[in-house]
Amino acid sequence: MAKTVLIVEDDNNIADLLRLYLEKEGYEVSIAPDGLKGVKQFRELQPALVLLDVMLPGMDGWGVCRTIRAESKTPIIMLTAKSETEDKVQGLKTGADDYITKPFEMKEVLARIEAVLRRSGIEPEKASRKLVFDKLVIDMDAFELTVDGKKIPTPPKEMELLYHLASTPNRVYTRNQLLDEVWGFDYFGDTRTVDVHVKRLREKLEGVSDQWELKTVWSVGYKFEVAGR
Amino acid sequence: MAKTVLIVEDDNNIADLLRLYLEKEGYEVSIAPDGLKGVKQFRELQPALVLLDVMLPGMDGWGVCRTIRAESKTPIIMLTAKSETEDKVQGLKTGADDYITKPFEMKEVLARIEAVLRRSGIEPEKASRKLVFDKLVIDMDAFELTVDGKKIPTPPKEMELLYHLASTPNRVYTRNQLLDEVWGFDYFGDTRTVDVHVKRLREKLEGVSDQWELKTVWSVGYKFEVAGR
DNA sequence: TTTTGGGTGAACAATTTGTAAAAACGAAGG
DNA sequence: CCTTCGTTTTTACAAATTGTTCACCCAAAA
Repeated sequence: MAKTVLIVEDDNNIADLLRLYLEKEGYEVSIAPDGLKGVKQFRELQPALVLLDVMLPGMDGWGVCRTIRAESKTPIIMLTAKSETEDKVQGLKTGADDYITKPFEMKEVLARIEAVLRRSGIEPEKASRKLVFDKLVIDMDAFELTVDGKKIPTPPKEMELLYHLASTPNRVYTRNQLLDEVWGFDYFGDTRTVDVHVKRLREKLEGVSDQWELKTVWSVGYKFEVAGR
Repeated sequence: MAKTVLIVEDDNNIADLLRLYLEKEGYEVSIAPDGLKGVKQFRELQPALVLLDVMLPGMDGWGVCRTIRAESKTPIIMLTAKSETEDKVQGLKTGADDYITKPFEMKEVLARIEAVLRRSGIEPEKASRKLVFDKLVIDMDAFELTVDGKKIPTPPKEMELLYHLASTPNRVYTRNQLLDEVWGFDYFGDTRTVDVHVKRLREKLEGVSDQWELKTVWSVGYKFEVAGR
């Protein structure tokens, strides 16, 4: 039984990105584009948690927060642009359980969601962040890559890239998709960056198994191809 | 005041294994190798709970169960080899509170013990806030850190941080998670605070054992890494 | 063969962490 | 209320690690 997360956010890019990640982690996700719709959806869905942008058309985040808080104890995490102490104070006064400053990393968002759910006594969705393929273990809880039984020291970006590709085997991602989803929506850089990371991953994974492969799809992007699935 | 668990079990291996685990959890443990001794010890000790093997020399498990039930409501968990419905029915008829099928995992046994105690209205022994690793004892009840047999005076924040990390070995925590979970979600401060505490802990734990280590995960956070788990 | 996209190594840039030292804080006692 | 002492937090800078770009060459499509 998946927990539902309600995202109240008017920026589509951010909302979609959040949805993508949360769904991958096993949450049910719903998006509301403004404050009023946020409150409405909140009442309908009774989500386990609300991710709430501060800057919103119509009713702003603080208003939504107060409204929700008036009728429920559902955990609320605010998304704010500034990291001003002022905001944090206001957030706590208005009843938010935590707040995250943009730009944020997915890692952080997931960690905070888990922490808040745990604090609220709700069991966090314990989607194990661990993928196992023949001779390959990608463990994002320990942040460890195990190849053929041996731990291979692997930098964070490579881990995240591999995890991302491998969590949807056989699906092709364009470089831009990967930059959005792994590097973050606010990243502006050369797409060749992806190539280099893929290359370094390939060095680590070379000739380990014939069950899977980091494959190039010419003129499209990359995929983690798994035999027989 | 530790709760006592009486184990009635003729197989020494199993009995000792159970004892080991239960003692680590803070229970007092007594072992009886056959049914008659089981009943005798039960009367003497008045344990909070009985773990009872079905296959026993002398009086079998059912007999012991009936005898105990005739004179007390003390919770009884049966250990049975088969998972036959027959056994289950018999068990419930004879008054057992739960039953566990061999081979069992310790985690499961502990969970059931707690569940049964809770159901019986008896407070389950609250998880002892004491962690033991090779040469390292983190005792949050006494608020003491013992390294290689020697007590090391350690300030509270360091104790809590270490305890938190060590209670989920190998799991990476981000600095923000640690601030949330150790310092409190309403803490206003710099993430580097964590670094400094980690550094001080490392000074205390330096070169003590190669079984564990306070490890940095670059760009992510810290973890308490334990070999071979 | 031409054109476009990808692989690769290495230089360079950026980020993150270790660390020492100073400042701030807080409880206990005067 | 002030002082003191141990603890915690902040700060600043050096060191380590990782991320990015670039140029050149090769491979794949057309």
